[in-house]
Order: sequence, then structure tokens, then C-alpha cells
Amino acid sequence: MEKSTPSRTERVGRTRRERGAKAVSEVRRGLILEAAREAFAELGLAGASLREIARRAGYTPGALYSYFDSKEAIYGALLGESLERLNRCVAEALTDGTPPLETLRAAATAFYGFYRDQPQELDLGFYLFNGVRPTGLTPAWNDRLNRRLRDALAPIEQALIAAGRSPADATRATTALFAQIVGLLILRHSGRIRMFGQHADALLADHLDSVVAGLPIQR
Amino acid sequence: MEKSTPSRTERVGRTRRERGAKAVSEVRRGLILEAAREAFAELGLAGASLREIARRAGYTPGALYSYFDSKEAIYGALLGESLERLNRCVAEALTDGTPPLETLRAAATAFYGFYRDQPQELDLGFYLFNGVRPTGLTPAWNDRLNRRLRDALAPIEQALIAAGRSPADATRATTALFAQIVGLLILRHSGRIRMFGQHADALLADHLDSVVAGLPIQR
Amino acid sequence: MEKSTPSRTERVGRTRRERGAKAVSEVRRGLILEAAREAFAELGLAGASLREIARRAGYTPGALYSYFDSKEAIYGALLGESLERLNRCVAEALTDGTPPLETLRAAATAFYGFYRDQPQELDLGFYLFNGVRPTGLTPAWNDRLNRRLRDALAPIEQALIAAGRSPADATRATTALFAQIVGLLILRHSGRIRMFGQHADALLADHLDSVVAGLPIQR
Amino acid sequence: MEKSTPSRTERVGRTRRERGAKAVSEVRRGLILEAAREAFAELGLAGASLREIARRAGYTPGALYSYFDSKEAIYGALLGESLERLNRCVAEALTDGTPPLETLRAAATAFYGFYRDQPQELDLGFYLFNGVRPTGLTPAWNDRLNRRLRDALAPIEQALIAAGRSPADATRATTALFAQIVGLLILRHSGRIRMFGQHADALLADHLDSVVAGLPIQR
DNA sequence: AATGAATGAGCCTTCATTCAT
DNA sequence: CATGAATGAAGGCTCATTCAT
Repeated sequence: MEKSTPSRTERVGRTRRERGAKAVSEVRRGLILEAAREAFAELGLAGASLREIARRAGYTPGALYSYFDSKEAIYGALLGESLERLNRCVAEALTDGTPPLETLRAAATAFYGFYRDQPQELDLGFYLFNGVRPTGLTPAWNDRLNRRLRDALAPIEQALIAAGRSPADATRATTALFAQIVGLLILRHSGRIRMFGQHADALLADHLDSVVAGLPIQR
Repeated sequence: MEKSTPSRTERVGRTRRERGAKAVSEVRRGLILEAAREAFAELGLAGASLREIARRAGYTPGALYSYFDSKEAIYGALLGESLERLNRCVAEALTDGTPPLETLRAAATAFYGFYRDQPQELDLGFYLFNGVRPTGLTPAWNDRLNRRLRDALAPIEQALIAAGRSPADATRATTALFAQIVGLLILRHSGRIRMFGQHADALLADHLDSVVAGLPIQR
Repeated sequence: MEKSTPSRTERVGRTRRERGAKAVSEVRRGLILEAAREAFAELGLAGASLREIARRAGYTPGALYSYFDSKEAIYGALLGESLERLNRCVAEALTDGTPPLETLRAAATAFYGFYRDQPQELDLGFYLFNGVRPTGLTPAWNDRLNRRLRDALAPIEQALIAAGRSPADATRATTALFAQIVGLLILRHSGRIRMFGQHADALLADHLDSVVAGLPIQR
Repeated sequence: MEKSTPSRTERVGRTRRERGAKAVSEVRRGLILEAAREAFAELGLAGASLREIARRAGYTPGALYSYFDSKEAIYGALLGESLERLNRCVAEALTDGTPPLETLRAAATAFYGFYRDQPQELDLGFYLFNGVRPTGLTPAWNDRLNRRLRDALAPIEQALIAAGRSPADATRATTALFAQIVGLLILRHSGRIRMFGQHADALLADHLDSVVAGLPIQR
């Protein structure tokens, strides 16, 4: 997915200039992704054309192909980055030494909060559902994305196990919680939740309470 | 949203021919929607062009504009129809005289099953959600669609009340259940649920069990 | 290859208006082909873009797709027309009642003259050789074109038979003559023949003499 | 056409290092041409982009401009090389002391065989012929190429003279033979000859027979 | 001599929509 | 009501070429 730009010299070591160029290139790649994220957020995934992304990044359309193989590759990179940030966000919410139940709450809330506060990231992920078929993303890349998604949920699953649940039960409860979070985010983001006069945050808290209630008493 | 087709006579009453023409027109409108549904199901929302819909309906593209103001209007009409079918589907699952708990299960399962078995309808619904903005749907039409969505969930809410919950609790639980269903459908439809080795059906049953468990014992 | 524009009514008969529209459409199709021929002649087959053809025809690029399925289809239609004209040209050179030897000369000269006097037609035919692979032309269409090419050479073959040659010999001699004509046209068109200080016309006459010389004496 | 690479010293003499650099440069130039030939053979003239050629040569696109002024210049150099090989091929087919008639056959067959067995070279030659205008080839370079083409045919012409033909007749017959070869190659390469059920090799032999037949008896 | 980035023009094609007939 | 033609904008992408480094 990522553009390979192998230097003609096969040496492992790099000159300072090469390292500098590489860094500059990385930065520019980042700027393009920034522009793409912005465009996707404003115009939707279908509305954000390569031309538009290039325009926002201050490039001509063709220039993007120095950094990405295709429009889909940009999307893939963006989604990858998004998942990295999600993982980082969840990881930051964890503290060593806290009891599993608190860890569970913290991880789930961080996961949910990540998307609640940055709905563009949600849109990004939803591209996969748009045309039924997640066209363009290679299976390998798709697997990698899936793995990072699971990674972000792993702390929840582990907390459940640490709290005494069987692995099977932990996976089951984690999946249900994931579904609940996804549903709430969508209902919130689409304004549908307003039609019930409910608040997604409160409903998440309810769900977490019931998950915790199902656990053997701790400490 | 709907095309106004004012008759030449301004009188309220209609001649027989006018009534006949109206009926014929309605039928043809239906045929177009049929073709559109088919096209969306086969090609996805993005892949189904107006040309393609027209082709399947046996028309030229321009002809569709006699029945709909725009492609988006077709989406809207289709979504409207979809929600009608959803309501009918849920209604058919209800039987007079059954205890609330069973009604609850039946209604929720019917709702979930409708989308599980016809994922295109899910895509259709999510079009609104495309790119943050529900583009192209007038607020009035959007309200009507929202109302029909609530209607489909009403039996669940009423069953909860009938089972003894307070109206506020019932709404709260219904919304949570709705979110769970939406989340499960998406996880299922996108194949993400496979990565947890779980089955959406079973997880829905779990959720329903926990809802029921929260209710006062019946009979 | 040709755009099918079936009317929705399946009746065989056509109204006057339909017939008129059909005729107008045919004319416009012809104007596009005219423009394409011109563009190909001036800019070469690679240089003549769809945009350019459209511009010359007074259309926007998209409009051409009402008449042709693709750029290749335009080329195909053009080549088809060219071969029709070639056939007509050869046919016109034939006169009933002339002895086979004269017929042979007349047909060969007409064939040669057609391309000598209209080198664009030669370029058209040569598109097939450009990229080694005659991409885009469907095999069926290619067969049709081949058949029309053979048709144009048929009078030569038949004259040889009429003059007493065996069918096998006639085919052999016709093929050799065809090769000679092709070679002379190319040498002439590319200016290479000048480098030998020769004239293609004279060399063709030589070849025809030798073909005739190989025949049993007539009358 | 060839890139002028003026040395920094304006003296006619060159330092050893300069001479070495020149040689290295020549070698690399050759490697690029090698890559280009390969790309043309595999992808056709149209399909072989400068990028592709550079890739195969192990360079970035820009680097080629150190060796050639343009893509066309690569074509030109390649064609030049091709004609050199053609001349070598014809020369190798000649043996001292063989009678003119055999020399004639050997030279013509070698010429024909060169292109029959390496049709890419034919394509290359025809590029000049693309779209009427031999774009991008300077007249001087074109002359040089023409001269080398004549050179390749010279043994045929001389054999005819050696066999007793007048110079004028020899040129005439050589040109006709050249045309025949060109025509046969094209008919063969394009598959058109199959439609007559003939074989180019046999038809060439026929033609050579008739050329020989027109000569005074030898030995 | 070579790179990597960038340009700018261009490619063919598709689309929703309009409109005279 | 329906057609067939046409529009105009846009789509993603490729290309030969240039140029600072």
C-alpha cells in the first residue's frame, strides 16, 4: 500500500542528506494525509476527490502519486493512522495498578470518547460499509486494520478476564460492548438518538454497569 | 419531495380519465422504485447510476424525471418504502394476547431480522448518514422517516410499559436495544463480527435476556 | 460495436417522426466520423484524442458516447467505412465484358490508387500494426473488416481464374500482388521510395506485367 | 539528436579520467537502450513509457535525460542500432566467392528474416511512419537512417549488377524486392496473410525466383 | 550523474440533469 | 409522458519533462 521508493544504492546506511530527504518526505506525506482527512470530513468520502485533496494540500493531482499509489491508498493510510490514534487514546486511559473494573470502564469510555469527539474518524471507518463491498482495500491491508481494531479492544477483554470471566465470556461481552458503542455512536452522530430524548453517554454508562454487574464481586 | 402533477382541471373532483391516469402513474412510479431497489441491491448505492435504474425500469434516464425530482428523491422514496415494509414486518410479528415479554422478543427479533436478511435496506438507511450531512433530504421528509422509524420500535417500548416499566425506563431501554441492534447489524454486515468469532443472533438474544431480566416477574 | 438505441416500442413500423429522427441521427453520426477522419489524418491515430474529435465535430466529449461506445468504436466504424469505400472504388473500376487481363489491371490499379490518393486511409489501416497487438477491436469486428478487405481483392483473384489459373495459383498470385501493393504504398507514403529514385506507379505496372506474363495467352 | 556532453576542458585532448568517464557513459547509454528495446518488445511502442524504460534500466525517469534529449531520441537511437544490426545480419549472410544469384537470395532472405524473427524492430521502423509525419526525427538523423537502410539493401543491388543487369535495372528490381519484403512482413505480422492461407516465406521465394528468372543465365 | 518531487496537460469515460421534440 | 441528444463538470490516473538538490 505504501509507495516504495527504493534508493538505487542498496547500502543500509544513509547519508545525512538522504535521511533529511526521507524526513522531509515523511512530513509532506503527513501534510497530504492532513488535507485528505480534512476533505473527507467536510465533503464526505465520496465527495472528496483526489483533485480536491491535492488542492487543499497545495499540490497538483499528479503529485500525490509520488506519495500514494491510488486514492484508495490514501484512504487506507488515513484509516491506519486513525486506528493508531485510537489505540494510543485507549492506551493512555489505562493506569497500572487499577482494579480490572475501573480499567474496563476507562478503556471503553476512551474508545467511545475517541469517536464521539472526533466524528470524522467515524466517517472514515464507515467508508467500509458504504458500497457494501469494501472495494479497493487489499485483504492484507484489511487484515492489518482489523487487527489494530481488535488491539484497541483488547484491554477491555483482558480486564474482563482479570476480573474472573472465562475467555469465551470475555470475548462475548467485549463484542456486545463493541456493538453497543458502535450503535450509540451512530445514533448520536446521525441525530437519531435525539428523537428518543436520550444521551449516548448515559446509555453507555448503563451498559457498562450491567457488564460490571454480571461480574463476580471484586476486592 | 414528491413530484406534483397538477391536473389540467383545477376542480377538486377528478374525471374518470384523470383518476385512471393517476393510478397508472402510481404504478409506473412503483416499477421505477422496484428497478431502483434491484439496482441498489446488485450494484450498491454508489454503483447504481440513474441510467442503470432507468435501464432496468425500461425507461430512458430523462423519463424518470417525470416521476422524481432527482436521484436523491428516489433514494428518499425508497427509504420511505423500506420503512413501511419494516413496520409491516414488525407488525406481523405481533400477536394479540401474547405476554409482553414475548412481544418484546418478537418485535425486536423482527426488526433485527428485517435488516439482517436484507442488508441493502441497511445501506439505504445509511446513505443519510453519508459524509455527516444527510444531503438532499428535506427536513420535513426526514421527520417523516424518523417518525416511521420510531413507529417500528414502538411495540418494543409499549411491551416494556405493559410489563411494568416506567415510560422513561421503557424509552431508555428501547433506545439501548435499538443501539445494540444497529451495532450488531453493522458488525455483521461488515464482517467485523467474524473477527471475534461471535454471532450477531446470539448476542441479540443475550441482550434481550438481560432486558427481560431487568423486568418484574410476570405470570 | 454500433450503439444500439432500441425504441421502447417494439413495433416494426416507424412513425414518420421516428424515421426522421433516425435519419438525422445517422447524419450526425456521419459528421462525427468525418471529424474523426480529419483528426486522425492531421494528428495521427495516437494524437487524435476523443476531445479533439469532439471539438472538431462541434460537440462536448460526452456527447460522442450517444453515437459510439468508445474511442475504439469510432476507429472501428471509420475503418469499416474506409473499406466500404475501397470496395466501391474497386467495383467501379470493373466493366462487364472486358477480358480478364484488363480486369486484373483495372482492379489492382484501383485498389492501389485508392490508397495512393488518400493516404489517410492508409494510416487508418495501419493503426492495427502500431502496438503490435490490435487492441480493442473485437475479434468479430476484426473478422468483418478482414472479410471486406478480401472482398476488395476478390475481383483480382477471379480475373486470374477466368484467365485460366488454378484457384490455388490465383490466391497465391493475389496475395503476392497485395503484398507488393502494400509495400509500394508504404515506401511511397514514407518517402522511402524517393531514396531509390523510383516511382511506385511504375513498379506496380512492372509487377502487373509479370503477373500477366505468367498467364496463358488470351484472345 | 545525441546529447552533447562537452568536457570541462576545451582542449581536443582528453585526460585519462575523461576518457574513462566517456566510456562508462557509453556503456550506461547502451544499458538504457537495452532496457528500452526490452520494454518496446514486451509492451509495444505505445505501452512503453519513459518511466517503464527507466525502471527496467534501474534509473529514475529524470536520469535518462542525462543520456537522451527526449523519448523520441531514444526511439531514434534504438532505430539506429536496429539498422546496424540489420546491416550486420545481412553482411553475415554473404560469403566471398559465391555466385551473384546465390548472394542475391542470401541477402534478401537475411533482410527478410531479420524482421520476421524480430517483429519489434519492424514496429520501431514504423514509428517513423506514424501519423504521416516522422515526428521528432531531425532531417539529418533521418538521412543517416535512410542511408543505413540502403546500405542493407546494397548487396542485393550489387549482386544484380554482378549478374549482368544494368545499374538502372538493378535499382528498379531491388526497390521492387524491397517493397515485396515490406509488404510480406506486414501481412505476416498483422496476421492478414493467414486470411489467404499463404506463407510469407514461400511468397518471398516465389518473388526471388521470378527475379532470378529475369536474369541472364549464369554459369 | 542521479534523485525524487513536482508540473501541467492530457487521457477516456461517466454522471445527473436538461430540454426540444 | 417519453425520447434521444446534449451538456458541463468531474472522475481517477498517466505521462514526458523539468529542476533543485
